[in-house]
Amino acid sequence: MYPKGILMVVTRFAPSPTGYLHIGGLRTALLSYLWARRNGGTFLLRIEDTDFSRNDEAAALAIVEAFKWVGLEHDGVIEYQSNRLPIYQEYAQKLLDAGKAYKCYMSKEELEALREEQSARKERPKYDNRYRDFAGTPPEGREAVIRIKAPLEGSITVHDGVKGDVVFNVADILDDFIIARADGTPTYNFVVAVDDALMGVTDVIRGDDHLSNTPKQIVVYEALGFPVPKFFHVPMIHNHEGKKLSKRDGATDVMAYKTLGYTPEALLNFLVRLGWSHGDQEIFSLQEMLELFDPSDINRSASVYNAEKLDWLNSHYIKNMPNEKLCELLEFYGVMLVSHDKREILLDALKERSKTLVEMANQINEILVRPAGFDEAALKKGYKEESKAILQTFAEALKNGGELHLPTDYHHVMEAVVAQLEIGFGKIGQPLRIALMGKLSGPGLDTVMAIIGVDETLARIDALLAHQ
RNA sequence: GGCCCCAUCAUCUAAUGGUUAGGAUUCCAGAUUUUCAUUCUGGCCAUAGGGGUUCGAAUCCCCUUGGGGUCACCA
Repeated sequence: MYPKGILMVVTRFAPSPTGYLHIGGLRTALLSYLWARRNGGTFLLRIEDTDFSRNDEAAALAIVEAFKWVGLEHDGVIEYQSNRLPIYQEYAQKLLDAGKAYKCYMSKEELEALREEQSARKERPKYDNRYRDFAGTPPEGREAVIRIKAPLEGSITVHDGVKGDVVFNVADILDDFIIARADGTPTYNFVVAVDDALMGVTDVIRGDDHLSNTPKQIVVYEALGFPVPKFFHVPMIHNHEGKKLSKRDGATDVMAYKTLGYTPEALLNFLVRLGWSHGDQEIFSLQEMLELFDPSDINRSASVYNAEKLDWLNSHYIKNMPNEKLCELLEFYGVMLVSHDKREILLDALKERSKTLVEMANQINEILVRPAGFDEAALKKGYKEESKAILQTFAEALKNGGELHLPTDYHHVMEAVVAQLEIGFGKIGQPLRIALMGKLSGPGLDTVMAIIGVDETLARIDALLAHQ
């Protein structure tokens, strides 16, 4: 952590508008958020939409919606690069005036031809600087692009908080790259550097797929006389094939996790533990992350997305969630329990056995809704000829059992019947379970009965007795 | 292909140059449970390979191999 009051930390999340927030994006956003908040700093959100052909208004809304769901909050207004064109033009002009950038009249076709030539000679495709010191008359009817004068020799070192110092040989990677297209719109590496500088970003935390862009951005910073921020290039999240996570790997849209029944706490906990750890600790509340996270502790290697661990975390958070909160969340999955008088018993019983909220909602419905049929295999295994009489005896005992409320009340009735008939618990348990649930698995029978009550229990027993 | 990054159980990860290489998830087994799940206990499983440096290397250096990223008038 930086000493308080000495250094203001400003981080940012700068996605391009793809229509939804990607899980990998959420991770870098989370890390940026944590680092800013931990230092009492600022976390900005900027939409990188300089490519107008792909401009998508809804995209920013989708990102904000996802932020809201997981509980991340950005500071200030959302900046859209498409609204900042005059700023980029101004800075491009400054470079032009200072002789640090120049207009290039080479056509796309010429560029293409040059590249092919170079490739044929097994050389690195690279602009040949033909207009770098051009003083003649520009060719007729050609729109110029603006190129920045990149260093011709030497090296550029990225001081990265995760990877260490990464040295790039200028001759290997750079040329006078384009900062403004023929139509006047600026390009990515230029606007990123300009915006980060203008917005006062001090710590850039982003995916390491950007590491190789960084020297170019440093060229821009230096040409403009801006201070270079700290960089933290965090490793990618891979799928099981070891490749960058993509749509066909399943849920990459953050909001899909909500639909699937994951809690924001589990998702954030899962993401923060990918590439970062604090001793043996697995469970981190947002508060703990805020107290412990430091980007310089991030691992250097990529990590694989591990769905089982997410499930485990999710079940952990469901188990430990207050019923009231659970009740609220369950509404999204179509389960309304606010006025249910056995709500506490129901939720206590089910939160121990659900990996996701969707699973939990389904299990709740399995209890609340009378089974539409009986599982054939279950009938064969657990519903014998003798079972009918046992169920009838149990039904009678229930009717004469007086006031029954708690699971223990029902349990006593079961015990009494078992003792009276001198049978094992299983003899009554299996058929009763089939009657109540339609199958052989589920929560404790006493609990189920306590939730649905005597009348419904009797009705379900009758339904089974009437079956076939 | 050029450049860059990376390399501890299947997976996420821990280990001031000195530990029987630890924890977690998954998986397997046992216990608990009328069932299933939970829970508890136990178990299987790793320093990619080869050279150095050092009394001593998972840790530092080099090479090999493997994987990933990136090379646009996309971001």
